[in-house]
Amino acid sequence: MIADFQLDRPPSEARIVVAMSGGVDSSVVAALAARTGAEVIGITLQLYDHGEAVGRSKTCCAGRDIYDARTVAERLGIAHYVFDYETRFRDSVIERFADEYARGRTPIPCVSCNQSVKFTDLLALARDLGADCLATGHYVRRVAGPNGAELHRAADPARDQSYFLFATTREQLDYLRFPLGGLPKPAVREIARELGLIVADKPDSQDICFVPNGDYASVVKKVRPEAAQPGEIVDLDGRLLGRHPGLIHFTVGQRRGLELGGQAEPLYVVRLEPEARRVVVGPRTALAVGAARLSGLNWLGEGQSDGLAAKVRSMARPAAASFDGESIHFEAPEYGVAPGQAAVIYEGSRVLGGGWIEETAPLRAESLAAA
RNA sequence: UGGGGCGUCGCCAAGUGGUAAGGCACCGGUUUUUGGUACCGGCAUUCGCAGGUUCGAAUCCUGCCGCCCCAG
Repeated sequence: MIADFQLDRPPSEARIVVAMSGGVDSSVVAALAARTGAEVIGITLQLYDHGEAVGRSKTCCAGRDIYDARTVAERLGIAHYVFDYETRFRDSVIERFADEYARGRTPIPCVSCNQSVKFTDLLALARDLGADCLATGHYVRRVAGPNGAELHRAADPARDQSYFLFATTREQLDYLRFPLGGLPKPAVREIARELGLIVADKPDSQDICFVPNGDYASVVKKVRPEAAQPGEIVDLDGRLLGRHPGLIHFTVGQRRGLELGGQAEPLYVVRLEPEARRVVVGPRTALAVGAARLSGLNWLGEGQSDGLAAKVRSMARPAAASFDGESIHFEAPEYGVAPGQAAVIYEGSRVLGGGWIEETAPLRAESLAAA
């Protein structure tokens, strides 16, 4: 297949920069770009100390991944450069990640990374290189609309990554290309296999790339040692039920790890109180949320407010909702809505925008403290 | 040291003669470029201890130990 990179001039005259992580997806993007006949430059960013992640082929951008990206680039006959963005990544992704947990919130490092390192720094670099666009392996679609480029969910709902891209600005979107958005994952692997790329059967990345073994709390502890203070676990009435080893181990909606036995029904984290270092727990019904106030809003739409849908986590079907410019209101209760996570707003398959969840309100009394 | 009650998996708790429910917690897996959720699977050869009765006991009897309550 020949992918359409939506270029303004003949491919033979164009230059495409591809963000290559070393995984199958971005490798195939590079291959598709090369097929168009354009000049292709692959760029891989070294984002963190890969020494800690050596041998971890499942994490992105580690040493192994840089090697894989280079190998793929050679195979495709395209230029390839590696840049050291460790400092930038630490400052804008890892530090922020730790700060959020220290505040009792639940961050999304992948969004921070897209916002800063990828779509700000790398994008600027691509511009400096005189590229016509920056292409990535995200499963999301860029659709030409009457008012410019629109961001849409991936054709394959099981792969859709639009949640992580809600903060993409119009200007960035204008320059970005996502050639995989219309493809199912198996097709991508098939292309990789046909081309004999060594990453064809590489496992999908998962978990947080800079957290080697899933133990994100130890990363937070390393960056913000003071955030790992133990405290009390109380129920909705303030009764002491137990103790916890640190707020950073918990997030709203979490069930496991509380180690509170002898209950008639499971207990979930209902909220975190960083000042008191308390974890407040309750039954699942206490998690029902009817509205969420958002901050850091990014809007790609044209003012729509009703008949919308929203996601409060990446892997979920968008749920019917309305937006009043500051808060998202769900028609049916949402569960496990944690401050620090994102609410992404859709109209059909199109991403209208989204924001960071600051505060939530129960389904019934939807009055948020915010004025 | 009079009376009463209790002692079953880490916690809660069914089971009163027929060969150990269930819930919570925990562990493992599935799903997943965030956290989490959900789902699937695992989890007491043993019922405070020691004897006894019985074909057979966690369930009956005896003794002991340990808790709890009431009373003087």
